[in-house]
Amino acid sequence: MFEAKLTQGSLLKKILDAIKDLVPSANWECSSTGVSVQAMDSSHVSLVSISLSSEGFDPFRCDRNIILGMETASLSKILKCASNDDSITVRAEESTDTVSFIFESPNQERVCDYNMKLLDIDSEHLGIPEQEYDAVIQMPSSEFQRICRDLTQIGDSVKINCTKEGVKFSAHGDLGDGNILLKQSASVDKEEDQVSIELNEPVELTFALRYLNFFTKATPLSAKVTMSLKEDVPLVLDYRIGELGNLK
Amino acid sequence: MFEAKLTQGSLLKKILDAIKDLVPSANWECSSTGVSVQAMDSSHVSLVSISLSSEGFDPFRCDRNIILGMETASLSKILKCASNDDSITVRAEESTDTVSFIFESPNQERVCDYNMKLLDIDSEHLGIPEQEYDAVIQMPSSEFQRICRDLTQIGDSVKINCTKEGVKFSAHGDLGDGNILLKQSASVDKEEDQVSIELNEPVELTFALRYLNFFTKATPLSAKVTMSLKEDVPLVLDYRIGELGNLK
DNA sequence: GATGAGTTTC
DNA sequence: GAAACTCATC
Repeated sequence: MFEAKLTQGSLLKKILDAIKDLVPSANWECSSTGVSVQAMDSSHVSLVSISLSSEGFDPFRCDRNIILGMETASLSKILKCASNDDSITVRAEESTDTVSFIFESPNQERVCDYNMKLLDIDSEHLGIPEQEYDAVIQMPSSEFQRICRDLTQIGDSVKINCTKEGVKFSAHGDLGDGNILLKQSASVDKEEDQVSIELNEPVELTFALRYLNFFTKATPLSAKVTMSLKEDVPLVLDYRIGELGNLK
Repeated sequence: MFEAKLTQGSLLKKILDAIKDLVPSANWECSSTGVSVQAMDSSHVSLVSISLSSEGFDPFRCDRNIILGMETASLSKILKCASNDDSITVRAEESTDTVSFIFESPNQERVCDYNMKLLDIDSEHLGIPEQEYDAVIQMPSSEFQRICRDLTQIGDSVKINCTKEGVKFSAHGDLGDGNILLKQSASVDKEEDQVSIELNEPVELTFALRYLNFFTKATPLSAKVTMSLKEDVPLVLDYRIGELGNLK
């Protein structure tokens, strides 16, 4: 028996909004420590990795490790049926082919339950390796979203150049070119508005804005995003989901 | 070398929002006194005239008269990349084929620069002649926008009839007709809410609402609009852009 | 609270 | 391409 209740159900809704355009289906691996997902997009260009700690749920019960293979579009459709202030309980029996979602309004007056068929997905079980990066940049997630959206007006890809002075985002295309320089902030009133850079090595890397714009769909999950860069290694964007976990 | 910094960059963004549906491309003529644009819409029905005084910029430097021919759609795209509270600096070297736009956030933490290719546009260099009008009406720009939008529901053109009592806007069409009478206001609390009429001669003229609705895209630039009318002469709408200049 | 622009969905 | 929804602004 697996059962996990998330008081703030809107978080799960936002997680699905963040990944539904990228990941067609995914295995949700449930263990006593929590829930995690690793899935590639359909073009195998990017990897989505979600980890949610058991401590973010109450109650959380996982008698035995269980893998819930789900169609992302279907899950997203079902979660659209939850109100933002509903709690969401996910429940699955041992060796079942369905999973249940229970949405409860704060005053308990409305209880919805949806049952979805599970899939058998063979996954390669990739993960994002823990490693040293040349540059780790923290910035407001809305700022990063804005940069990607703006540079999409100019070109298809963005060159990210990080030095200790700041990060420069550059694009070029038919109408000309655009460069956005973000300086490391000295001291800002709001911590979440801060731009901070940990630099081992200056880096200059180029990425497709198409994918970055997919990734920034996670912006509502967190006011901040952490971007890790390293030569010949995929870029990592890390959105912290409160105390619950994170989405990379 | 031409360089002009506009602290309130949102003004330039609004100017482009106002003209981008009307003017496909335009020459921006820069001289020591400021920047001006005269351009006809693609159907040669209307003329857009912008004049921005050098005194509205700080700094403003124009060593030699220079003409910057720009695609309006491209310029608009680039200006969409500026935040409303950014300052905008326009810079062009002598005999160059590109122009640079620098957007700086108020705290200087983000600096964007965009470079756009210039065009060689042969323009007829028309202007709006200075002349006496039969009627000069000042009214809230939002009110005029609303009138044009509402009457578009009724018909394709509006008859504007101005006497010393007031202005009457009339349209008719399949579903019936509509008339909006605006009386000259005696005294209003807010000066910008005032309707005032300077009348030499009562006039009655008809205009295509399609174009008036293009013109009212300039509404965000100014709370007031001045409409000048004269028999056999094009209508003029004048939107004052603060101390910077105006758009007609 | 209302309006408009942008984004997304059908 | 039209309509609905969301977000931001007034």
